[in-house]
Order: sequence, then structure tokens, then C-alpha cells
Amino acid sequence: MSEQLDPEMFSACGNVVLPMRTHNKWAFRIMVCLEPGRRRFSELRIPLREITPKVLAESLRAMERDGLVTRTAYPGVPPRVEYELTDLGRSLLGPMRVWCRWAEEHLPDLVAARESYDTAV
Amino acid sequence: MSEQLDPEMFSACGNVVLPMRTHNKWAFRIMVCLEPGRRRFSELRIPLREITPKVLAESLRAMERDGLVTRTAYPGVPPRVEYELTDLGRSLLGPMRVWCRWAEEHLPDLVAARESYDTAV
DNA sequence: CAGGATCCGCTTTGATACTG
DNA sequence: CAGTATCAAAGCGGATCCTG
Repeated sequence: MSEQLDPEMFSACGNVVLPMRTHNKWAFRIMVCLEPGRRRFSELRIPLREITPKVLAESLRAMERDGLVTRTAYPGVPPRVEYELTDLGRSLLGPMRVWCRWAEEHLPDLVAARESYDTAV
Repeated sequence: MSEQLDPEMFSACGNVVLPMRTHNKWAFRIMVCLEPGRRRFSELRIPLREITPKVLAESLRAMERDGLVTRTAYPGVPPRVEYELTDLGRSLLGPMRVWCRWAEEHLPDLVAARESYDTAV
């Protein structure tokens, strides 16, 4: 076995390991939607079916705040707003793909573990 | 620009892309703590300072349910319980490291974006 | 069309105290 | 030691209605 864990292990990194804790439910998918190019608000709503406009707007604003997407509003009627990944946002696509590949590969195991755990109780 | 987004894009994958949505605040750190080897409940509490026993117990049980850790209770007094990563859990360390490397590299950008966004409002 | 405002409820997180 | 019980607070997601 190994020695004691360092008590200061995490003292330097606030939420460093997981900066996108909140607004995650949709952020991943939104980024996937934006990967091929810029999209309008209502275009995003189509694949994200169950999302309400409020939540989509909130998620996009949080992502804009984090510098992951840009929001461009074109004046005029009807209004038009487009969202696009920033360089920072695009740099996240790599790690995301790694994560997704893990999920594709191992999700059945996880689901199976969950089921056997639940039936055992 | 690109064509319309496929409305069925996500219809097949429930929460596939992010299976560990909840219980994430601590799960990442717990996995880091368990990487070198098995640990007892109270050993884990040391680096995870602010965590309450209740939340640690909950997080560990959720991770056990997902097949990421095993829980081994040794009978006797005083009680002793040890937690250890499963193969499935260990398989997640790679993707996690990728994610952490991104965070180390780009978190300053993200924080800066956040600050400039906040002062702009 | 792209959201903002309001209200509501579930879930997650936490502080504190207690127990086999 | 390794948790559980209880209570309280916050976060998160959604329904509905409204507006420039």
C-alpha cells in the first residue's frame, strides 16, 4: 500500500479539475452542435428537443461567460443571433471526444453495474 | 456554412455523453485519491477537507453503483472499510487526465474570460 | 425571432448531531 | 471508525406568459 494522502492535495485548485460543473447537461451537446459551424438560436433548439428556451439561453450565456462561445446579434427585424465556438471552445473538443469515446466504449458496463447494484438491493 | 442539424442527433443517447453528471463535484477528486491504491473512509476525508461524511458516503455509494469503485467492509471492532478503483474506474483515469490537462492549460483563459465578462456587465 | 420575467418543484449539497 | 438522521439551503430545470 501507499503512504498517507497529502492533506494539501487539492488546496491549490478550486474547482480546477472540473471547471464546467454547472450547466453541463446541455453544454456538451451544444458544443457538438456548434462544432461544424455557427448556428442560430432556433437551429440549436431542433436537435436539443426537450430544452426550453430559457435553459438554452442560460446555458449559452454561461458558455459565453466562460469564453467558449461568442454571441453575435444582428440588428434588424426579425432579430437574428448566431453562436460560434471560440478557439478556447474548440480546444475543448479534443478532451470531449476522449470522454465520449470512453462513454461509448464503457457505458454498457456502467449501466450493467448500475442494474446489478439496484437489483441487489 | 453547413446544412441543417439532424433533429435525431441525440435521440439515441440518453445521457450518454456525460454519464457522471451528478456527484461530480467530488467524484473526480475521489478517483484521484484512489489512484495510488485502496483507501479507508477516513483517509479520504483528509485531502477532501470540506467534505462532510454524509456527502462522502453518498458519493462513494453512487460510484459503487456505477461500478467505478468497490467497497470492502472488514468485520470487527473498530469497523474498517476500504474503497478501491475497479477496472472500469481505472479505465476512466485516462480520459480524466486528458480533461485535467486541458484544465491546467486553459483554465487561466477561462477565468480571464469570466472576469472580463463580469466587469463588462 | 430570440429571449426575459416569474413562479414552482425536484434534486443536490451542507451543517449538526447522533449511533452500531 | 464509518457512517446515519434530521433539517435547512442552494442549485438546477422547467412551464407559462410576455416583449422589442
